[in-house]
Amino acid sequence: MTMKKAPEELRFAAMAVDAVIFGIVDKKLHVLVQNVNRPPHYANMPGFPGGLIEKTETAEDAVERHLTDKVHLSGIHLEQLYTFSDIDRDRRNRVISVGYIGCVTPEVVTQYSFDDAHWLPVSKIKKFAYDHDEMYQMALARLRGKLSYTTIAQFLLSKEFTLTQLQEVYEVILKTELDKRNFRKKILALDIIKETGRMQEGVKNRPAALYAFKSKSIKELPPIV
Amino acid sequence: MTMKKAPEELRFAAMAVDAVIFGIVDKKLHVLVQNVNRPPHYANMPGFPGGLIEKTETAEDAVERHLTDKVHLSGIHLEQLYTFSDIDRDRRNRVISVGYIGCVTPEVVTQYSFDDAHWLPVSKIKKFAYDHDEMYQMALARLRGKLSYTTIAQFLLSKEFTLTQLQEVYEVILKTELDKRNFRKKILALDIIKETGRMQEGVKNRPAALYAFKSKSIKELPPIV
DNA sequence: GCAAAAGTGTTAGGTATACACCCATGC
DNA sequence: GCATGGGTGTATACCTAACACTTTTGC
Repeated sequence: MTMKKAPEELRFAAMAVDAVIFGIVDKKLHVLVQNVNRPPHYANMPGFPGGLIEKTETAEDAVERHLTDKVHLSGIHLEQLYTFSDIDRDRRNRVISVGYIGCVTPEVVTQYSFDDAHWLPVSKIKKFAYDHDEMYQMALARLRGKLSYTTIAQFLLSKEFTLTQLQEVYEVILKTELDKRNFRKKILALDIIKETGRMQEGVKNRPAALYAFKSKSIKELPPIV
Repeated sequence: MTMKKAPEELRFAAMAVDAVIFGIVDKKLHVLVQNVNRPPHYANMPGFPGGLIEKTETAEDAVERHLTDKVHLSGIHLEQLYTFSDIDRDRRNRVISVGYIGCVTPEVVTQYSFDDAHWLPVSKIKKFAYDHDEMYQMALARLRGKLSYTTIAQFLLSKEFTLTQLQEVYEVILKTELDKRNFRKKILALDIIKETGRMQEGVKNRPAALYAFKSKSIKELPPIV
């Protein structure tokens, strides 16, 4: 590879990051959006949080920094999605953006309140700013894929959860109904979750047993669904 | 998202692409490498072909251009792998690189001859320049994953191939032995390949029937292996 | 005729699916 | 006592995995 020292004229593009953050509440999938108001091209449309990468940080650093600064989210599960480099993806400037997927627990969605950012149920999605429509489609496809062969579901649930809640994560994202008995058999056979010994409280029906994932980190699995 | 017009100081990084190109010949997986000689950090080590992204092109455009110009490969299957943004990944400059995976047919590997580029059997890999060790590991993991649930194998075979050759693609990359009868049953049941009616020629044993993929484009499948 | 790879079915075990009722709790 | 969701087992169909011999060709 004959790489020259990058001359000034080649450092033309701004590098950015954007994050598609998913959360489930009330059996509905939501994404975190901010209002974008950059007329004439992008006037009052939702867009995903993000921002430029700085000289002293990696893309991962940048996405964490922007999420903390702009929408007050930190410590969430993030993974790289895809890099978007179409010339006109931001019609104002040439910006190449590294897209990320994030997942948060239901409490984060419920308790969240910050400025111009809000949780949009995916059923109400219309048109995003920039190329964020494409980014959303890729993020959702990736989330669906990963759900089936990894433990990514753990980041969409509280630390302790019922088996029904776990099942609902799959049903909501994959848009299918699953058989309760078969789902439990399969999940328990995988040996990835454990009973905590505690029970649900404050429900007006029979309280469910609470479970937790054995590992805090994402694992690969044989296909679940 | 409050994105400012990117000031000069934010356009610090050079954007590059690199490609990990795989090919199988003689039941061995190979990757295409070029010699990198950039002392003191990278002295006579193999590295993957690539180069900078220019103002007027996307990352996809750039990787195609560099492969054509530098190693005389064009029209091959390429897909985006991951974006590498570690501050010191190129110890000479800050360069963020979009990594790609590529696949070529056995003829390309066999007939190939160009300057300082050559096909390295993966069993002989030692140390790559830059962060290309990490890039290689991710590329191989991705190739293994995709092999099982897509038709990516088609890009590692000639247009017409025998069922044994197809099986060998799986065996070489997944490092497993597969049962011939079961493999054939499974592949044929997927309805992704068709008999061409032609037979192998010039072999000193019983000639095998030649098959071709029904579609030229990559498809998703239920898991094969 | 012999070396080399092609081609071809069956069986057994395991996995996935379909399915319905009783239980514990709050009100 | 009733409404709500929690929790549990079995039978069947399907799929997967294991396994060996005959065929065709070149030399």
